[in-house]
Amino acid sequence: MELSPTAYVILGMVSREPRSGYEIKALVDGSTRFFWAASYGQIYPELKRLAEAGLVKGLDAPRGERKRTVYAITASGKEALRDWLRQPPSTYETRDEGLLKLFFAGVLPPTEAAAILRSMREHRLGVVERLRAIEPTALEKEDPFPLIVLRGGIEFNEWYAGWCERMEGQLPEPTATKKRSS
Amino acid sequence: MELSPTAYVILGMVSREPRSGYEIKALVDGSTRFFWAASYGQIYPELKRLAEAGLVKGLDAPRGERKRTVYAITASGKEALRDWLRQPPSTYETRDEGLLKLFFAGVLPPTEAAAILRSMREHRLGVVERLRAIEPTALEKEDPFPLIVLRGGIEFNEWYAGWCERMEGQLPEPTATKKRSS
DNA sequence: AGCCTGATATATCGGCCCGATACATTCGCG
DNA sequence: CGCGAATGTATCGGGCCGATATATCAGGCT
Repeated sequence: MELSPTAYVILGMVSREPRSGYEIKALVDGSTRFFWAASYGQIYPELKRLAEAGLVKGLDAPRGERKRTVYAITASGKEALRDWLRQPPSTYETRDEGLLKLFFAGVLPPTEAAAILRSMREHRLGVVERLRAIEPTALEKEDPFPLIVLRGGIEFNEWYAGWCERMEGQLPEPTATKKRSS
Repeated sequence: MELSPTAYVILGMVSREPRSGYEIKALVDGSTRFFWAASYGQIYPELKRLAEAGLVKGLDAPRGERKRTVYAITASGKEALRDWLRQPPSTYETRDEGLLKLFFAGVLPPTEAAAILRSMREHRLGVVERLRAIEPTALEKEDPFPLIVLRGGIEFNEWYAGWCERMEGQLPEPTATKKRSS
């Protein structure tokens, strides 16, 4: 049976303790979101599929009057997760609108490319802040891997911000005196 | 009118000279693919939409007996492209299955995490090679921005490969008893 | 000449996935 | 006590990928 990486995100998130779909979404938003996001529109149907396939098991766990189902990983679910972890990763994609705009910046007057780089840099610094805010939480756990990944994210975004700064500094000079409306 | 970033990729690709859908796809695959991909399933319908909106104009340009349509940007198309370039970028997403596996590597025996990092490093080194192969082409053009972006991609992938190497070297030792962090 | 492969060119389809939204309940706080 | 925020489940439109289908054309090989 072929599962999407998002299915394995879910499997991983319930691998330590049972979780509701809502909790899974919150966990993803607070951790893997930066390199693998997931929406409710995927999570709930995927949980049902995983339950049908016997990789997780749904358990009624109401809080008060509100219905609530938590999903626990099964033995074959754990096996599927480990098998997947042992395969070499294959999906790597990025959608970076900033780089896209920079790529086409030649159609703008020369000075305006700098604004794109500044936006990109600001964005990266913002991400660094958000990641740093998460760090204390990751430090508490005994599993070291989320922390390694998180710190990698911080380093990457700092590197990226630095690159933007450097590129802004060595942008091609606007050639000679060319007056333009301001 | 609201256009997707992919629509602007197309607009950008035809902004210097008219191109067929096939050519646009080839251009994207040889340049923006690494930070903004596009498939035929998007390009052809999007070209029709852009033509209806008057941002590009379709021109018959058969080669021999085979039908062929090239699309040229219009004045309002160029305006739309410039307007978009002046807005701050908003879409930034990444899907990195390697980081995802590393994130969950705690469910594997300790030594196996190194294999994930090695796969990731190999992948990045492969991308570096592919980008370097493109570099000569980008050097020929007079537009400096594609080259800036390309070199940024090379630097990034080298940085990433180095990070994988460093992390592999400081992976938690498999030996001894479990320790509590604090 | 005929054949095969690969490039050119357009189009479609299943399925993944996002963002937004809807709705109901329950908790925390002033 | 009341109200907004958080919890919990679910759905829908649309973007987008990857694979595939069809057809023509150019080149090299036999």
